[in-house]
Amino acid sequence: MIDELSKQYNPKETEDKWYKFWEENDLFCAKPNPKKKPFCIVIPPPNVTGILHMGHALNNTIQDILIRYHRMKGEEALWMPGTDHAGIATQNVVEKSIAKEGLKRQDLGRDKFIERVWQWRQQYGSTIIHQLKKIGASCDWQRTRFTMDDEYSKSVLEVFVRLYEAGLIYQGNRIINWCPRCQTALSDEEAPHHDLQGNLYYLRYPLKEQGLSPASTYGQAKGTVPYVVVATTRPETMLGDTAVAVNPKDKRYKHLIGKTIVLPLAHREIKIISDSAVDMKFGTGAVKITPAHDPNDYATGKKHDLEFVNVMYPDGRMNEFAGDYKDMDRFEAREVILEDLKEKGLLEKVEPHALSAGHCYRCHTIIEPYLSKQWFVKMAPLAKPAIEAVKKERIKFHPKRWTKVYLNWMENIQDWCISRQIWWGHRLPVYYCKKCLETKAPESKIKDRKSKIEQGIIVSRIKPEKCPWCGSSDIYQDEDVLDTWFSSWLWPFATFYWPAGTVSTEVNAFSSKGTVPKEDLNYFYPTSVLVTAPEIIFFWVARMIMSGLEFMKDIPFSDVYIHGTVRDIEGKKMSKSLGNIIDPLEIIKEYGTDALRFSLISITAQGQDVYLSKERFEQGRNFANKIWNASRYILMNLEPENVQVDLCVFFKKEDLSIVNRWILSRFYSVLKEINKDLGSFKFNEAANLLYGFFWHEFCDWYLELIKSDIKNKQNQVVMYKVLEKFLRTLQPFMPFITEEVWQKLPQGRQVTSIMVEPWPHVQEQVIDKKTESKLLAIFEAITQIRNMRAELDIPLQATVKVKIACGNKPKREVLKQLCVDIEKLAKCELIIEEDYRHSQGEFVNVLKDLHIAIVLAGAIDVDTYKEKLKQKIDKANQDIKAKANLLGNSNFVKNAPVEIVEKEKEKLAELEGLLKKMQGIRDGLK
RNA sequence: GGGCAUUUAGCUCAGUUGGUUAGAGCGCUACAUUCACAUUGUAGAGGUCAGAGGUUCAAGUCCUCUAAUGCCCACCA
Repeated sequence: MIDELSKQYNPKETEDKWYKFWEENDLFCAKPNPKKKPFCIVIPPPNVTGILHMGHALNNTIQDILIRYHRMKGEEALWMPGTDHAGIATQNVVEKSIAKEGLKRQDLGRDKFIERVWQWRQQYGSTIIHQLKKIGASCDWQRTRFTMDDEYSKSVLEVFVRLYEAGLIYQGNRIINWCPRCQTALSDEEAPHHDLQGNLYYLRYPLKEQGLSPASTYGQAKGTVPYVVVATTRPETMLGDTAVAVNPKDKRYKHLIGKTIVLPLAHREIKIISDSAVDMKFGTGAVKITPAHDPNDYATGKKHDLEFVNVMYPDGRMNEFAGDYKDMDRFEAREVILEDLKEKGLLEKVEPHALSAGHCYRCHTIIEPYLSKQWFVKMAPLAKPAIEAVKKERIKFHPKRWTKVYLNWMENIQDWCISRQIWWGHRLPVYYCKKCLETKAPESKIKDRKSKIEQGIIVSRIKPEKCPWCGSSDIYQDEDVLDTWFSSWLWPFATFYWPAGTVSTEVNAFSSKGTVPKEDLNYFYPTSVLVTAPEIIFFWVARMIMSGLEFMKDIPFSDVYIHGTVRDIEGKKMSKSLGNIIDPLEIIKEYGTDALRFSLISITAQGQDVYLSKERFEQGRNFANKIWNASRYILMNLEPENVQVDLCVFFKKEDLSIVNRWILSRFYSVLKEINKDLGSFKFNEAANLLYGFFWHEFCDWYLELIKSDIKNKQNQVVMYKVLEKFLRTLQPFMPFITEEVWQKLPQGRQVTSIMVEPWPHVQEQVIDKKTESKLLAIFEAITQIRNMRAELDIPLQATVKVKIACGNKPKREVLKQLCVDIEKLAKCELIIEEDYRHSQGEFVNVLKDLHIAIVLAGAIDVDTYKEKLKQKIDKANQDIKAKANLLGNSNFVKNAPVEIVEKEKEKLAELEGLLKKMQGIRDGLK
């Protein structure tokens, strides 16, 4: 059976097989177990429209490593999976798909359109889930949640109602970020600013009053019609101007305050007002005020009780208040308005001006600050405890620097616009009474939210039959839906069906087998670690902390691990539009899932961005192949009866050969480090330790050393034990190959899967640093001999006679013990002596306290040899000089710790010995 | 305007609290193919740790400044 193993590891044959096996045996399932410590991660729910990219691959590999590690450590490890309905993104996708049939969503109507979205979700919505399975994610899939599930939606509505009743949700007419393409409001986070190269246009606004002295600084010829020059980057908004503001301290304009301007093109009269917020140094010091199209101007407008003139339709075209420019797109209108102003001599000048503007995070259209009626969450009260939780380190960010980013944002938090003018999402649980709205006086609101009634507005978990105010049954629901993030921020507890204590199985066919959800929530909340990318700290992480503290009265997780962004080899973010995507599924096809996972992890330093090229994945593939072949070799030579031998019982420590003592000590030393690294989120360091240990120590040295005596019982036991434990330690990183090999081991007992085996325990008593350093010295000697052979051009096949002289008795004993191994590895015949006496025809090198001499059959080239020796002697002299200087420095001797001084003294002595030996060799040469 | 990160071998990056001779992968050079593995092995070359100053017995590591690159935040008309 063993000989059938192919020479190369073939991931295709193993991955699907084992994944299916794990799932069929419910190995990913977790349920409350009072005897075990819970460990829970909630997945950052990918968009239901999502397609797996490298960012997902990295994010989910990290989570899987954590989950698999903690599962093996004996904790009840739950990885809660699910997807996000991704309101705007999904709606856009479905709109595109119906556009192929020549349809707009309005043609279908709301209900039909929503039906189409559900159909789409049915058909394509699990793509990302299948892809997560391909990368080996060990999520408890039976629990898979979706933010639009009925039960989840109940949580969302519950939260809305509670916040409204607490006075933390309000409706307001404010300037918000409006995407004219998606035709919806966006939160500030959804409208990131990007730099633009635009212009600053200087417009002349004529004064109504004649005979005033002009603001002469601005190129105005005396005696002409006086005007004020304003500077703007968005001239099309001038049609909505309702004032011009100047700073009260500005001498240039003092006399004009209160005067009237005739707004060009719009032919309206507006006032010049004074406001200390105006920056005298910017532009002309006079600023046009457009309260309906700019957040600053809005504030000014409120303050001065100005008119609000909205000049645009929701789609970004100019509306009826734009007069002649009606129906023009906002950017087209800009050009035409500039032309018209120029014609009238009212465009003074144009200056290039760098600015930044918000862009829709879904379609990248430049957003329009737009006055409209929206729903908001008052954030400051929610932020307060969330700030405390992080300041008091109940929640820790890794790497730490993100704490500052989080706190900075939280301390300056703005109210959150949560209503969206789209169809796909949770519809606001807000109902209006037609009659009340028609009859109510503008200020007739009841302020006491506890009564849950406000005339005309009913916020309710279920649709009310009658208006509680007037009894009318003419009630309709708000058309808007909630921001997608208004459901995601509940993820750590809404996935456990908060606040419901039970779940109706008909609602969710995937509800977890035989567990009562309320227990789940109690058991798994707060969750343990949240793993995510920096770009959603504000969108999601911060908000989850707020909602957790508000509704669960507890933090949602104790650690937040922020990993880097995946970039291409040139440092650009990987994105479809740039065409620089490396598709993880392609990598899996070509190199295997374990290779993908291992390579990704090993090159991702904590919190640093990841620069990827396809070749990077060869490392992982090669490692998998190395593991495969080493395992194959061990399996070919292993006698099954040795597998069950217990190391501690059959071999006392002093019975173990030095080589076996060494490899066991090395394994546990490495394991100790790995535990430390995994505990502090240093996944790359753990991965690289495993790589280095297995390849260079276990394969290159250990297996080579025991090769000639591989049937020895002790060697058999040790080599098997180390392999078996190594596989377990590697399992979280490379779950497939470790399972495949582990299942082939002749374990002589009933086994299920490596993934539910215990994590190896560090055997402190086996760690033996002295043995480790002894072996290291032997390896150096072997390398030295090989090096000398190469210098002498001695073919690898030829056996040479080598003399090693060592004055140190214990070391000489080790050399004698390992004589046979050294002879084999260095291909030599070894003579071990106490003192070195030079004979003619010997090529000698000094390595610490060793003389290593190759006895040559023929003559050696004395001159070349001398030259080499001279170089080494010079180097030694230099080093000695440096050390002597250091030790001669009384400050060093006085101030440095004793150990360091002692060490330096030893080194000096060592160097001096080395020099003496080399000089001896030189002097022995003719 | 504010903040963060990065700068170490030809390339991509590690380097914990300051303390031997600064590491890895890839690439490069030479040699090796009846050997578990050429997706391999052996040996080797390659570094003024961005620059300047400072603290210290001692700096890649701490402090200050400078430069370059990238990212984030901000109500820059």
